[in-house]
Amino acid sequence: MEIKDFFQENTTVDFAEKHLRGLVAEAIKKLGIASALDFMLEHPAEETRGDYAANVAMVLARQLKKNPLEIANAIADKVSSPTLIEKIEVRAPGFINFHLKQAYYKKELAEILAQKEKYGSFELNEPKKIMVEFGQPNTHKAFHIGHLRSALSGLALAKLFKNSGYAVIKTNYYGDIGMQTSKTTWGMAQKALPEDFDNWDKHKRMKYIDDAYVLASEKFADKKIEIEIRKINRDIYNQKDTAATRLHQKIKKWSLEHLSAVFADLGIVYDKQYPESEVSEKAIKIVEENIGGIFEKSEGAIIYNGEKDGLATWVFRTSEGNPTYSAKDLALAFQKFEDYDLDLNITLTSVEQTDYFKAVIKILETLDGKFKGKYLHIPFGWVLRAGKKTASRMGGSVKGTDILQEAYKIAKTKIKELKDYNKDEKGEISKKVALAGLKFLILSHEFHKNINYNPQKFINFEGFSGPFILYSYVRARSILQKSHTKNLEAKLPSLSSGLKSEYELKLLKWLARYPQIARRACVEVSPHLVCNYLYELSQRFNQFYATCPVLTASETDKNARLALTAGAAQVLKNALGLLGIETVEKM
RNA sequence: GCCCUUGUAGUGAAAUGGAUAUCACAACGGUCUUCGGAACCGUUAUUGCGGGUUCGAAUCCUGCCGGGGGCACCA
Repeated sequence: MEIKDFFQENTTVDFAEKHLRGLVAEAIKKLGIASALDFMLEHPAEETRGDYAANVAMVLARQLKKNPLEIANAIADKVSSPTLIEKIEVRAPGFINFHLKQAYYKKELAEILAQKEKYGSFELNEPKKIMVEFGQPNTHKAFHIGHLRSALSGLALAKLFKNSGYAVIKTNYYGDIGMQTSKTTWGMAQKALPEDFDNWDKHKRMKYIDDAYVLASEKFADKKIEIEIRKINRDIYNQKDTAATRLHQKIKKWSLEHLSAVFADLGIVYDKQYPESEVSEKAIKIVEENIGGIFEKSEGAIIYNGEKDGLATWVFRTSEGNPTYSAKDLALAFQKFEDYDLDLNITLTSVEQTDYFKAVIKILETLDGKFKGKYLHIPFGWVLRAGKKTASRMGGSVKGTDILQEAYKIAKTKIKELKDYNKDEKGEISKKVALAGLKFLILSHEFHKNINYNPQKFINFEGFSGPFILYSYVRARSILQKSHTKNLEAKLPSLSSGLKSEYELKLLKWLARYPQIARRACVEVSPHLVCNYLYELSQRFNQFYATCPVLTASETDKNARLALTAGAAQVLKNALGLLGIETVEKM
């Protein structure tokens, strides 16, 4: 199943689009051409052509064997809507272009000011439950740039689903057991801990731990050391009490302190946390109970032979008797559905696990019909450096905390000296601006595509960037503050004669597109659509700002422009919220 | 080898099968006695190659070429 199937209903939320579609369908009926027809109603790229364009005549041209222009004209003649449509134009090769009345957009602006933070969000009568699993760090390895992408993408998806009216459960499934944690434990045991290690800064501590992992990964090639590490691994799985397993627990505690600080910094609050260690017993049970059915023994291990399903072969229990990640993913799925009775689970991981999850899902659906169409995997692309994957076992990964620090530092230098913000304000502002930059950058890429990480260019504060959006918001807010407006509703009557210039209208019309964008970004799992929308919105606001003075304008213009400014600020804030980006009042 | 994915200005990206393929960065030039210049306006340059489907293809199909990833005890 694909996720689109889950969101089949109400994918069009744009009132004008629905309305026009209905009018066109009616016109076709009147002409006796066709009863039902699939056609596009879109926004022309060139705005002067109109607000909406229908390609229906071109779709019909072939089956009717008629000139599309003729058909378009015939249809256009039959369409009328005195309240909504200003004029209809037919253009080659057969587009029917609709120009809407400005009053429609002005009404929409009033709607924004009335609904405020609710504008562009939807409610469902019986909200379906969606779990989003994302983040998935390892406790015994540093949180790196890939985790950062996972965390930020997952947060955005959770916000998008929630905005569309679904009940969302944000879940973290973290790796606190398995070979990589045993490697780290062995590495840490190689030298005495620094005396005051427990009091170290949690991020500095984590770097030290990560170094131990890198060391162990290097030494793992040595057969003798591999045996030592495997022993530690077995002891951890069997919950033995040894010096190594106690150290393993300590490292876990330090790591979790580091991780919860990172997630807090990113603005992520999980509803549920699943440690990998807590599903491993159940994992073994599931595998053993299904030998002969789904699983088979092979070379001492228990495997799933995917050949018959056109998939690869995966190991579920090692010849040492430990459950692998694959087995644990099965147990996790059962646990999730037991805990929450889900309508949909979405597991977010990087693209490398795509084929693997095909097998997991196939197995789950075979094990229990309740998973049918309800367990989905969505992959996101790599963050590459110089076009190559960075391996954390080589110590080459880019640490999440380093990126945050770097972004934070740059943001701080951008705050103009003449702004006499106090130290706390400066700190808070630069943190929010830096996060806006990072979140926007990562989310503005298509979900499944790779991102090239370039330290020099990665954190951008100009042009197509998070801070640019925030800056536009700050400008809008600044005008509103200075106007001392108490009651925006009172400004609304001025709308009917105000907002005539090009840039005012461009901004006004763009605001009305927000609900449809928010819905599309949800259905298509595409936060980058929100980024594109936001950037265009900010640009239009800045053009308006540069050409239309608000506070010094005539009373009518001033009132209308204040309403427009307030609408822009509101939609900027709502759309930023979908990306998990907080606004600032000054910067 | 098999499978998945990707290829768009110098660089990084966008574009529901639609009309003249957008942006940003970089380079060059302009706007201002700032409702906050992290801004606005302008100039230059782009769909890997070959077939096909379609009224219409960056987008769908297909072949080739290049990048990334996966394919047994690691997550």
